[in-house]
Amino acid sequence: MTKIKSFWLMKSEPDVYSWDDLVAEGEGTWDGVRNYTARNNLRAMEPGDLAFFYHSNIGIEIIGIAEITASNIPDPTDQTGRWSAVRLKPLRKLKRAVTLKEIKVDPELASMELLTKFRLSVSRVNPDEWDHILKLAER
DNA sequence: GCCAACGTTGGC
DNA sequence: GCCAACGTTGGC
Repeated sequence: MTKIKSFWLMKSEPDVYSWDDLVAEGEGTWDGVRNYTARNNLRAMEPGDLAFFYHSNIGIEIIGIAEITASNIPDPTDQTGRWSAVRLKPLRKLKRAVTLKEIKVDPELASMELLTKFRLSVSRVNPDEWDHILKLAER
């Protein structure tokens, strides 16, 4: 049985934890999520899933692609047992970062959760949106 | 279980 | 630094 891969978008403030920090670490733990919708997305992730790494606040753009290496692990920063984390490793940087501005004006991407649920730190990306953004990054 | 107050996220 | 959106908390 072939597993169907899912696609995600994960936001990080680069002055707290940037793409370069993830690259420097080699593999990182995505923890500290305290929002149920975002947590449910973390729990739905499977090893091998791919995620856009997005820089919020500074940059405001998709910078690279990470691969989920472990999912549904306990959040090491949480004492209550309610929250989950995942592990991920950097796969590659986009040839060209794709900005929120570009995403906003692109009709193909109008229904992205990044736009419709803009405060959500971990959102789903559907395969069409994923491919479209990869194309934008090649321009 | 409703809803007002409050806190947080994140773009600008 | 402001503020809109919206999730969470807590009184009733």
